[in-house]
Amino acid sequence: MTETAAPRDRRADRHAATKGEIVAAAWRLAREQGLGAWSLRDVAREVGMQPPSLYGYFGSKNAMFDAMFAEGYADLVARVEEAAASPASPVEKLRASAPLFFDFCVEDPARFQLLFLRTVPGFEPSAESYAMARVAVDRLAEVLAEAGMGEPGQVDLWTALMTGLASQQVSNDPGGDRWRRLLEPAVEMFLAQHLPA
Amino acid sequence: MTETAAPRDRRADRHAATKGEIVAAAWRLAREQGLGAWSLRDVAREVGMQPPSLYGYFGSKNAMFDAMFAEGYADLVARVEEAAASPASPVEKLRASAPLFFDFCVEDPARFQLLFLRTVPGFEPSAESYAMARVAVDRLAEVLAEAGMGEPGQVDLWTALMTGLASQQVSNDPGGDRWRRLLEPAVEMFLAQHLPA
DNA sequence: GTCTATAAATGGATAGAC
DNA sequence: GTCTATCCATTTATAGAC
Repeated sequence: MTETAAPRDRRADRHAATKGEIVAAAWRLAREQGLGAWSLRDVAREVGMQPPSLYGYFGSKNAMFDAMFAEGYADLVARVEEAAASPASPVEKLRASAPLFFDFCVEDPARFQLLFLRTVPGFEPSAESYAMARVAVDRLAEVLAEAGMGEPGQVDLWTALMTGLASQQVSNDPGGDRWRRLLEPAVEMFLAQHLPA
Repeated sequence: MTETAAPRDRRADRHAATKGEIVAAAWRLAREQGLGAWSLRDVAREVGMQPPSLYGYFGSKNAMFDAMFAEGYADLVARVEEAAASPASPVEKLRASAPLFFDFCVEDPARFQLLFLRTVPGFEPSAESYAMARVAVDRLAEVLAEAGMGEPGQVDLWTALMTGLASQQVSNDPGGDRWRRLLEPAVEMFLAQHLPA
């Protein structure tokens, strides 16, 4: 060890920053045009590059999807942590997580589609990105477990209920609150059935 | 009225039959390759035509999607009728409709995607096809209403619960039964909360 | 009704110069 | 690291002959 501080590689930093710019542009386009509707050309124009230059950062379009997938789940983890960090009782934390999760889904339908529906024809998340998805699910499972509902079936039913409500909201009443209104009753229905005495 | 019998137009019959063949081929390809992955070329090859010949039957690719959409909901209506026709109590009919609906979703993920998720970039169902979708939802609402759970919020929560379970099954455990197993408990949870005394 | 021919555009991706 | 040039495949769709 001849160096005590981490050797900051400005070139690598800049490379990473540009990757971030590209992913952000792809997200923007996905939100505007639909998850499956954006092209590399669009992204290149958005970041002021020629399309081939993107290949200096991502080896393929699916590699971009993969980065978006990982970023999306990282954001979700942050959102779940938010609910878990509040100084409330475990059950209240769970109650608080519901609207957080629901809004996360509804506020960005393209992201919802990429993270929760398997709808992009050739895309499979890489092992690393999938691990990030696992982290999110595991973190959510912990929140449920701390409230006494950590059975695998309970976690699965909870996610089905949350994503089902969000999916209906996005597909059938975009911008409205027809299913948003049902969120609290749905949570109470779940708790009435599963909350330990 | 100079004619008593309906004038069977053999040419029109054949035209309609060919349209059906084309739609069937499109469904087959959607199931095999994904809803958004098939092309008019593929369909043409499948039915033994050259791609431009398809335009004698459908004015655009979205017109094919539209026909698929309508056919899918027609099939769903038939499935719901199946449950409604059984000589059981209203609640038992509702219980029976759950696995019917769930299996309908899971047995053909491409169809599920087209009918329930809004995932095909440029496609909006026509008024006629959308009317068919309404018929299906209304019919389901009737089944719920006869069991005493006809409040709009109850219908919406029911569909969210059913599609949520199906969506999770399709996306995260294709071919398995991880969410299928939760169907009955989910129905009982719903009934425990909403069944009138 | 189906074909050939072809349009007109777009897609993702590569090679090689600078 | 970015560009130009280009490939090659693919897309949906139209025109017009047979």
